Amino acid sequence: MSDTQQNSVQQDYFLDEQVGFILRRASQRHLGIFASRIPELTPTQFAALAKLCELGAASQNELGRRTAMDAATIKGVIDRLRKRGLVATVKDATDQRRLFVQATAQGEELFASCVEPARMITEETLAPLSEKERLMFLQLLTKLI
Amino acid sequence: MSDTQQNSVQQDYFLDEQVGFILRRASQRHLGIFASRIPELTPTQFAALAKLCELGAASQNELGRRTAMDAATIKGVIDRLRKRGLVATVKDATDQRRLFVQATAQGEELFASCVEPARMITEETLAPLSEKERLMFLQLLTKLI
DNA sequence: CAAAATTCATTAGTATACAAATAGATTTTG
DNA sequence: CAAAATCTATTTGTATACTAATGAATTTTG
Repeated sequence: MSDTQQNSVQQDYFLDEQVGFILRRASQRHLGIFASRIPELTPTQFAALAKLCELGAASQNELGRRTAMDAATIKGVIDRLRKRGLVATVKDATDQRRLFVQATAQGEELFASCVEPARMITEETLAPLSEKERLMFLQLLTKLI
Repeated sequence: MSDTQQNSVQQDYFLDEQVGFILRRASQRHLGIFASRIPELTPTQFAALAKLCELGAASQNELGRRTAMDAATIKGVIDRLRKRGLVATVKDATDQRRLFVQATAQGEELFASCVEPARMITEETLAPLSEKERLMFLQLLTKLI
């Protein structure tokens, strides 16, 4: 018998080899890069603002769907962006349930100033990969959505 | 001029094409799969328990380092696992700063019963990829840690 | 058209995450 | 050895994330 025998409960399962764990660590690294390049906004706040600048405007829930945040999460994000004057909200006149959200001039300005840093975040995140590998990685990662 | 011209503030930046955003969505999908297969534990709780069963035991902070959680995060995770009797803690006799953490029999039992579901979580997460693609993906993702 | 179903936003509760500050214990170093 | 530096765990505060429940508004349907 080998003396490197496993604990019976352990069943040859190693955390460090699991996709979920590696995915979490890769995310952590990316979030660290994000925070160092764009300290004024969290990744989710930036996502909401970016999508608003892309769409022009949207209801709160729709913005959430477009940025992969549920109703509870997007609410908090919009609340904090509004508190800082980066977005404005109004009750939709035609549908009283909807809260219409729009980026303010200040919000658009901040987003514009973040685009270049954001490109560098992507660059730095993918820096360990060659050009070929980046394409392959993004292609495969996209399949896992 | 084309009539598909961008909003000037938008600068050809599309959220949906960014690694960070795709990474976040892939993580969300994985977390959903995890929750459906192992509802008794969160991914982080499972990670801590799995690593404890792998290592045998560790100080709280070291366990945190091995599972990519900072001191504040691992504290909360261990508190909740202890409250459920899945781990036990004692002050380290030789180093009074350290809190020694160990899986209980109940914790080991739960971990053992989760290993097969955990393998299926990995399988389901990677299901959209072929065998070749899985290897390539894991190889590339690992470079991004 | 009226009932049923859906949608929207909010709230409460739990669980990561991370920064920053703190206090006590241990190591390192001059 | 004593001061400085480091390490360990804790606490506080902020920000995602998700579930579940709620109420109000709108749409669908029989």
